[in-house]
Amino acid sequence: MMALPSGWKREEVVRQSGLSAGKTDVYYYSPDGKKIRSKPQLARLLGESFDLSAFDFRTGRIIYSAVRKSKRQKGSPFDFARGMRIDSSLVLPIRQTASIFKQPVTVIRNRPESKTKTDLKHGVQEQPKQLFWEKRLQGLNACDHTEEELQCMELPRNMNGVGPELGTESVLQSISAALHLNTIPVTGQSSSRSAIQKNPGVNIDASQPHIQQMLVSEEDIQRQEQRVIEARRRLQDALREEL
Amino acid sequence: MMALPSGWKREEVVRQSGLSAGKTDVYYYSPDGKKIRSKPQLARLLGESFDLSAFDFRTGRIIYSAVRKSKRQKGSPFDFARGMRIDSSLVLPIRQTASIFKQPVTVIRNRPESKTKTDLKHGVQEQPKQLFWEKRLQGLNACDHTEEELQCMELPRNMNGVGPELGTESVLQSISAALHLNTIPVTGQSSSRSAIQKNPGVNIDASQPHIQQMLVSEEDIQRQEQRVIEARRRLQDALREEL
DNA sequence: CGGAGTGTAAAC
DNA sequence: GTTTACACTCCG
Repeated sequence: MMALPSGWKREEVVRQSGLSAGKTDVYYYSPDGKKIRSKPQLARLLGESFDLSAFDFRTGRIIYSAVRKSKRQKGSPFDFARGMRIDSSLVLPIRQTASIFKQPVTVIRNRPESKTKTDLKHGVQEQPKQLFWEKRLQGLNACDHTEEELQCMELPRNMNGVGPELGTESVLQSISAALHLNTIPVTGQSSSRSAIQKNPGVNIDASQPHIQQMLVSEEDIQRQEQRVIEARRRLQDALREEL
Repeated sequence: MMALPSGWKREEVVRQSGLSAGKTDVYYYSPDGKKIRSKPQLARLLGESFDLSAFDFRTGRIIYSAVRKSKRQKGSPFDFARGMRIDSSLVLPIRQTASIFKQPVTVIRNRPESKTKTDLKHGVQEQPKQLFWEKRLQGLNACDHTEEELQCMELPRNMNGVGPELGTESVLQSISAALHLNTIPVTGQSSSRSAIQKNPGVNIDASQPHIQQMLVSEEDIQRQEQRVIEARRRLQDALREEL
């Protein structure tokens, strides 16, 4: 199952000699390969909007007893944008806390004889994420450098969003997130629209975007192929002009 | 003036940040540069034979009210030998209490704007030491691994010990201690033998070994030079045999 | 990996 | 409440 933030790794290195022989150092690797050696360094990279106070750097886990015991969180819920500006990697604003590190992570060992430990107590868990996190983005639009807002694209008519008060915008966001993050095929929700409406917590498949499964016809495929061929031709022409 | 234990330093460091900002930590540095961070650590380093119960680690002073209020001291007065085995640095068994830290000590400050404080009340003091500490060693001989006791060496006839009931053995010990520890020339006692006999506390120069000043003739020097030349020749021969 | 600086449980 | 003692962090 896909983990968030995608591509983060955790490493444990055992010290081999010296006064501190046997102690371990813990490192993280961000999706762009940057090595993180300490919690302050991680906080610097992520920016102010991530509250790491409950995040235990050494174990990679959340200390639930410490969650929210700290004072009011700095910054508005939408401050994630700042975090994203600071961090060059693409992190979806699904949670604003260190729970982004909650999932099991890869353990690299430098002692070849030792086996990689699996967290048996918890097993391989699904990525915890809010069911309708897309709603947090409602009313926000991307804009270009002239500050002109980009318009939302239109969806095909046979693509139907499922969920409470979910506009085209939110549906698009859930689709792009799924396409970006999923390692399994993106198929949409298999439960019926009415079942989801009744009890989203039970019936929604969090790994899939908020659209119903839709039929893709042979005709749809051919039409798309035609578009790709057309796009390639225009690219070819553009490159020829260049010379 | 020589201080004992020679080369110990005391440092006060003010915590600059964190929850404990403003608190101070006290560190000691042993003559061989080891950093001591707590009283138990100091006790471990010195060994059992040093009674630190009256020594206040934080201030570096003796709490006189606490002196000897503790139970019977563990170990015999001659247990210093164990202490010396534990500590790699050479500490003379001149006093068996923490008063070895009684002298003013260097204060290093990590805040550059603050001046180094000198203990004006007491000024720079002479090392307090017992006048005839060597008597504590009477009757003890070094021995080799076969447990055969090493014989005491003979002193030149013109070298005279001064002090009550001081044998060749004790005189030798006071000389070797002076040669080992003094930063000033080792010259022997300048007071007359009779004056010292009458009032040792007033007339003995504690920084000098318990011998009268003696005349070293030109002949003495030449004889010694001859011995050195002879010793070198024998070393040379021995190394040649080796090849 | 070392070590200065800080956190923090246990002892007062 | 404060202090002690030492484990741990974090950065060189």
